[in-house]
Amino acid sequence: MAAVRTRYAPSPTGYMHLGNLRTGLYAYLTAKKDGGRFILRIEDTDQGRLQEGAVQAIYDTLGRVGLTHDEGPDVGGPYGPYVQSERLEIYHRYAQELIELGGAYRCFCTSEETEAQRAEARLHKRPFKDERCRALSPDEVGRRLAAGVPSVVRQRTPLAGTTSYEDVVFGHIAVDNAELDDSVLLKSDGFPTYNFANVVDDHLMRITHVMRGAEYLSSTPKYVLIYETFGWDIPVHVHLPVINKSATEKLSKRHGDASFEDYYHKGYLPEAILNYVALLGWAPGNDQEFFTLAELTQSFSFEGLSKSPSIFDPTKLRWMNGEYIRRLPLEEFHRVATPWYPDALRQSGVDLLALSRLLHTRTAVFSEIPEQIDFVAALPDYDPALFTHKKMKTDGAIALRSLKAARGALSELTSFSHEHVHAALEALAAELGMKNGQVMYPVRVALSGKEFTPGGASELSELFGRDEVLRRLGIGIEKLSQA
RNA sequence: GGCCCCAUGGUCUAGAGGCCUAGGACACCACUCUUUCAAGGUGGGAACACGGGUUCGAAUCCCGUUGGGGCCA
Repeated sequence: MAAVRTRYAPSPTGYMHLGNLRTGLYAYLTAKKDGGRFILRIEDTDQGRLQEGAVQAIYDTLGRVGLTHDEGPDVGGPYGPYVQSERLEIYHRYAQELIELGGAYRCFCTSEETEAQRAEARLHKRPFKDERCRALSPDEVGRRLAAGVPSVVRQRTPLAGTTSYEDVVFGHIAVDNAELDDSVLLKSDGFPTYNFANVVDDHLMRITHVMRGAEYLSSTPKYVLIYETFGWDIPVHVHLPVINKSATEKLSKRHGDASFEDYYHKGYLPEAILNYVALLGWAPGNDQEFFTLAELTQSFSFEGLSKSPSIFDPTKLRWMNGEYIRRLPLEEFHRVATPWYPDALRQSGVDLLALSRLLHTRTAVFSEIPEQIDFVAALPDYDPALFTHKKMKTDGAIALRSLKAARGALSELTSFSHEHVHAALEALAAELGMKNGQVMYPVRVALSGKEFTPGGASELSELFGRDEVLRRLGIGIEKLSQA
């Protein structure tokens, strides 16, 4: 059996959405688990939808998640070019051959004429087959071509019989040829459609396993027909179930809400995104849920692919990202977290590594860091009502007493390590006959001005150091005294 | 509308006729730990869409209904 070759063939029409990324991942895994080759092909035949920078985004994304291609526009390879707009001559040549083989015909209809025939076909509940142009003699075709009449090339689908293929995921797929309509293969501008280019390229590039979204399941018989007319081997087909946004909406590129780029820039780790996406529509058959790319390559198999469409769950992605973050060594977490610290903070002299330590288990997505630490650079103006907390058994009076005592005790402290601060405040609580929380909670609020903070009174004390702690306690005392 | 496909908790899924009193994960709810919040620990509620078959036995096989998705319009 020939070496496995798979391809990932995105259109540079915008951001890469996660369903697309998953298709690329599965294609990569299929090739790599058999020591095969993974090819990148750019499908830019829909010139109207091209977007600036989209090709670069594809390279960036593949690079970030580690899906390294063996052949492609940038690295070359024996079956190039790997960009469809550079293969126009090839499509023209094969279109001509397909016409001669009887698998296609030239159609000279104007869009109005085509629409009229379409409407007619719809009326009779028949698929669209252009009976007029199908019947044109070669001489007539030659005459019109010579006269410069614009034309397209259409697939000549058989009027009878059935066409079938075996899909790895969905099994035997069969369709009556009479149900097929004659779709355009080559447009009048000389560009091929997906319907044609995918067949020609997959064959010429020696692709052994065609992997793509299940939306192509029902048009694949038409592609099979083209392979058959040319007498080409039909590759193994693997159609992947669609990923939806909800029960009623599909993932759209438009909102960008499910693009790799968006999640990446929001502070999701590429490995986490890839891991999450790998498990949407595929299961390893055991309870493992954390996989490196190498582990996926080991475990992946077609048997684990599911047939039903799945719904993308941002909450679970978030959880998985948090897990990946927690598994990062502190130094690595710090390196990734630092860019999310505001400039003011970076210049404030606060020990950022200590801050990272507090944030490490409390971060699920990096973009949430600024909000969590907004009190560090500058104490916000806060409502003294914050000092009242039922579960901590504090109110304004208790807080005032605690704060005053804490200011006294801490001002005498020589070390502000959180262990020392913690011990001192604990001792203070005992001395005052109070519960730990009745001292700790007000101190923490005075230091932060917030209801929730990463770290408690002693951790924040260590972070701020003596002068700032005493200053903030003073502000708290002042607020409470006025109340 | 026609054709194709799919169907286990809210979500992702395990399950390939007896191992199922249907397993895991996210989410949710309790409790716990505790200087707030997280994280961690313990526990809980929650599913085989429905109806017919086949079989000694069905989540698993067949048919239909319903629901969902896709393609072509």
